[in-house]
Amino acid sequence: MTQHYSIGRLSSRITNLSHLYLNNHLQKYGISSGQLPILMRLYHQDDIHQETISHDLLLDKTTCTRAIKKLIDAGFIIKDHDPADKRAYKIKLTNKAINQKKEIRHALHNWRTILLADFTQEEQKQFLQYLHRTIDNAQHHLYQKEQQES
Amino acid sequence: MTQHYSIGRLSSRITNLSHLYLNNHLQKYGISSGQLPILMRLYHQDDIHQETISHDLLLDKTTCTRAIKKLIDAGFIIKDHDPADKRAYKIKLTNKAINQKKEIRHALHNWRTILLADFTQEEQKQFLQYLHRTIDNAQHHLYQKEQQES
DNA sequence: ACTAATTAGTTGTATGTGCAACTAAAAAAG
DNA sequence: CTTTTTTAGTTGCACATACAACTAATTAGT
Repeated sequence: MTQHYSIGRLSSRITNLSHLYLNNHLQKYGISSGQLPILMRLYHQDDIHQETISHDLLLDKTTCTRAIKKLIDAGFIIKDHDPADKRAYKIKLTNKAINQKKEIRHALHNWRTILLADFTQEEQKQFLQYLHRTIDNAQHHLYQKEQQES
Repeated sequence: MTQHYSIGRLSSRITNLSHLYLNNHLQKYGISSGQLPILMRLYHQDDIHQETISHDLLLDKTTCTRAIKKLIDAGFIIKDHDPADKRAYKIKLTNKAINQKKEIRHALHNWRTILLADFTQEEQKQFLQYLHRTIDNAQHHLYQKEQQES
């Protein structure tokens, strides 16, 4: 191994490994890693627009459209037209999703524990901060705008 | 923004932003971000097997097969059967690739500078180390083997 | 009020990626 | 030396993701 990895390579590796782990542990629920961020967002608060999800997760709206379709097929969410804005949909969790909230959050938490196994509390905090800073730097350069509230 | 991002989410965001930047800056060469790691590996040393590339970069061999095909189409590399092992191919850089080595490396270096813009030398070192540790933890858990030499 | 511009969401197309199953060649087992 | 197993690489399929172009609805401009 040549050891000279770029940040992008390393991130991409973490992303792939995370997908591997999560796909493994989520397949019993009929969902996979791509749907997880959306589901977590909805666990935080549901009855929101797709656009809100896509904005909050910094995901392209087409990515959201497709992930939401899968969550509907898997029986985790429903979407209804917003009567106040006929263009938009409101996304809501089903009972099935709510019942499995704890388990699914647990899978994610376990993964975090694995990734940060040998990190001290201080290191964890610092690492998260570095990741956020990197993203801010990247976004600032690419967009020179839309600094979202933390 | 809910602020409770997982490591996976953050990495995935960095990965995507990196792809955006690199695709932008590489398109004039006829390649894109997926081919870059392979090209960088070959810049380090070429005339190697595909299997070596895939091993070193921790990429699936099918991913390599396809990226290599694109690099061939773009005129950056050639592949010849290894006379010593008729199953395998040796991958070599073309003159075109060698001529653009400096510029392409420069694009990658610029991206790193953007990502780490406000990091001190010490923070950079630490961040890189954290990323490596995270990957090691993940791999150790998922494979419980193949610890590659650093 | 009516046209123009914006917004929410979808579909088509493309890239990066991995797994399963495959082919062909080499190495190991007997 | 056959037979079995391993290895290098490809092809088919699937998923996550983004951009361009589109439709339909809402908002802004005049």
